[in-house]
Amino acid sequence: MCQPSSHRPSGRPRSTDAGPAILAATRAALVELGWSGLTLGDVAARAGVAKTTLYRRWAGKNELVVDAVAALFEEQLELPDRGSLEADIHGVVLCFAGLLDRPETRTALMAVVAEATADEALRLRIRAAIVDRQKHLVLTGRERAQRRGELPPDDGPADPARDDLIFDVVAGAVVHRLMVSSQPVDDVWAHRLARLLVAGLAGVYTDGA
Amino acid sequence: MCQPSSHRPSGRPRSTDAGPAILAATRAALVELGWSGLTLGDVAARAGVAKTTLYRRWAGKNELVVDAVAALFEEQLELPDRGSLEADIHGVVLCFAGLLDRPETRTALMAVVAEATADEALRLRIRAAIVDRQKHLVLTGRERAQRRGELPPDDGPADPARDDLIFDVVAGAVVHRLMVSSQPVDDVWAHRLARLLVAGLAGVYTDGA
Amino acid sequence: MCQPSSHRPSGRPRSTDAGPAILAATRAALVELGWSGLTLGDVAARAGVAKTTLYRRWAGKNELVVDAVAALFEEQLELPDRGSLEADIHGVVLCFAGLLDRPETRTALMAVVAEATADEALRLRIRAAIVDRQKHLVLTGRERAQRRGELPPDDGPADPARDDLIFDVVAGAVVHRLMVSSQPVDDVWAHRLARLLVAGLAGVYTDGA
Amino acid sequence: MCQPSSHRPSGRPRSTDAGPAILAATRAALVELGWSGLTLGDVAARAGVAKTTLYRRWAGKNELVVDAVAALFEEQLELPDRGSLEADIHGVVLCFAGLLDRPETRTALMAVVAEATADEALRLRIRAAIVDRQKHLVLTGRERAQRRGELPPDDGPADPARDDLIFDVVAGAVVHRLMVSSQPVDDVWAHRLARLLVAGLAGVYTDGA
DNA sequence: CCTTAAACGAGACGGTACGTCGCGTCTTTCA
DNA sequence: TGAAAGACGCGACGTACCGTCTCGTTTAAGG
Repeated sequence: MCQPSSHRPSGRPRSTDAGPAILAATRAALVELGWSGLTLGDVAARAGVAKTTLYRRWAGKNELVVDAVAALFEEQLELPDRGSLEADIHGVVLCFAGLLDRPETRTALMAVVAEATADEALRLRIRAAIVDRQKHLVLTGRERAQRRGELPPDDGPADPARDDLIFDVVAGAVVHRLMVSSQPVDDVWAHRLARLLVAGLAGVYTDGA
Repeated sequence: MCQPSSHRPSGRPRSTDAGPAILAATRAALVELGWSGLTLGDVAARAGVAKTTLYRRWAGKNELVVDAVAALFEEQLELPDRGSLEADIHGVVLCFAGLLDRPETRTALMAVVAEATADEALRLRIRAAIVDRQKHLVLTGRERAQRRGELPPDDGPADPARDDLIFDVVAGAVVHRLMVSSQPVDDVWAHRLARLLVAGLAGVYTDGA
Repeated sequence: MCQPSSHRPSGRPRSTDAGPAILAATRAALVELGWSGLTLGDVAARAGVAKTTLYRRWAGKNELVVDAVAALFEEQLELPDRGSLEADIHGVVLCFAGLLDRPETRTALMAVVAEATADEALRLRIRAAIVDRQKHLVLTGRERAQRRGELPPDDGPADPARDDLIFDVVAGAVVHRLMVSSQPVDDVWAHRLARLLVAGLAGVYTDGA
Repeated sequence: MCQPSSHRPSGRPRSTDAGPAILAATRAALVELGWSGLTLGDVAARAGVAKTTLYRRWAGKNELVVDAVAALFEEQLELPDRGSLEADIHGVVLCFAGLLDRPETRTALMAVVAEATADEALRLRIRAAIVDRQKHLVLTGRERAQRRGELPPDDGPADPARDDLIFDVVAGAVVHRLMVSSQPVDDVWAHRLARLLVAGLAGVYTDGA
């Protein structure tokens, strides 16, 4: 007697559902069609919403996608103790690569980063939502290695710039290999990266860089 | 031994001027209008070329921009001998960062990479036009360091995967710091990255990884 | 009983001005530029309308021109009572010839008919928009002549095929003389044609063909 | 002294096959694709000829098609004596309709007529090639009817304008019915037209119009 | 026999219009 | 009154043909 979805969707009660539905539709469309293939008309149709409603809440395509994608980066990666610095790095590299293997994450990250090249506010937002949120991985790993004696202890206050470097090197290498070089991040590669870093860190720390 | 495949270049040959003119026009338009404002019609007009000519040589906006930006990489990235492996790495890092400071490079590279997440052909083109063409930097730097004795010589054939790793680490770190972490690549950071890598490479090479 | 089919005129209704404005612009462009010079983009610009609007309402150049020209036929051809069947025919022949003297009518009609030789849908559109709408001229003239006693009354239901014949003979003779024979339709010729038809009709009707 | 213009037939002579092949290809393409669908590139491909060759010999699409089509109208219709004026008219109407049933004739005629609306020279050419060439049908039929006594003899010199009228009426009615009204010319219709004309002619001739 | 010169095939070129698509705005009707 | 539906102006898209222009390759005639 009642149609499952259509024929009576008219009226106002839609307004509470509309926001999340639109964001979900945006994510789905982004995965299927990519950034440039994504269409506001299509998003509206998927969300069962009129284009007008969409424009009432977001200024345009960019803003909508950024909002839709933000939630994906809320989750924190974890760093279980794998017994050695090298094993820890090896593990987190594979874990991060696994995250970027999911199409929605991959597309979303690059889309947002690309958009941010011309948007200072967005850039800050990315830093807060992604970078700062994952920095703890480096911190944890470094302190753990220092406790193990794999790295010398800090004599003074910790140097955050050093941790930042490690973060950019690890995350950057993974992203660059996957996105730009179009090569897989497999076990062998992760091992090599981990050994490179362990050796490099040892050399750097003894120098007191 | 002359042409590998098509020994019959029948018909009017392609204009030799058009290609470079189009790429230059693309870069100019990118600077002025940004990625989303870039129009193939506008590029054609700037290049003094018909839109059709442009489409005869490139499949679309993405492909064109990849090539246009690739040329920038080509002419911008060089590796003069700075006397030591560390100085070489330090130099190329700053040079690469300088390239990514230019708005057209930054915007174009990120936009194209973002688009490539859902486009295998584009991904391959990026690899061919940008990644593979810059690999020689790593090769040159590594061989130079081996001649200097900073790295041990290869006993067998060179391992390309090892060079690839270095490439992804260097380029990835720079890109990630600039684009994701939104931090500048300054002299200090470049020095630290260079020392990290030099130390790491020394450790890795003696291991025979 | 109101709308025959679509009882859901949801959404913004189509502009009431656009249609006539487009048709008028089409006629104007036809006069200035001729058939082959006519551009839908130009028509849209003249009508102060977007090209898309034009394509929302007509499938292409041919369909648009058929409708634009049909309106001319509509407003131009009338059949005032000139007192006798012969005078009526004579009048309508000159009137029709006058219509075909205007360059836009001549060019458009022939071009569209030529195009229709390979396009069934277009042929039907021509019939609906032009032929069927002008059939009433024959009907009116015939009934008037019957009331005058110039032609015998129908004893049964009217025979539409007979009216069709008259229509094709009159219109065809005028068009053929102007377009194929390249001879003017002047007063003398119109008189002769009218007399031929009046005599012929008298003969045919008494036979009961 | 021999060649009217080109005093030096030096160089490679024009291919003798190309011309006819192009014209044949044009006719074939015209039938398949219609006037507007016809493409010079396509014609060239069908004829196994380069587009250049085509443009060396014709100025453009219109000129080519007119030439290609001209040959189709060279053939003269015939008028066997069918025993009565009415039978003669009936026969020639069906014969003419049969001619216009062939797609190449139909398309060609209308294409050329359409093109001629803006081309005086072409109009004259049509008159010479088609109209004047077929007028003999009317002449023959009229004289035969006069010999039979179906029409009164001319007391003075024959009136060509009267014959022209008949020609335009017959040919025009057939063309109009087929092309504009989109109705078939069948036996019944041909009979009716013949009877209308016989009756009309009788009336007109006795008047001495 | 070997030049010479036009015509040839192939196909890239600068243009122009095409018909489509998506954007973001607007005007309706409906609940 | 807010939301659906959808037409609108705008502008870029990528394609198709146009008619022109090189190219390298035939193919005769004439030296």
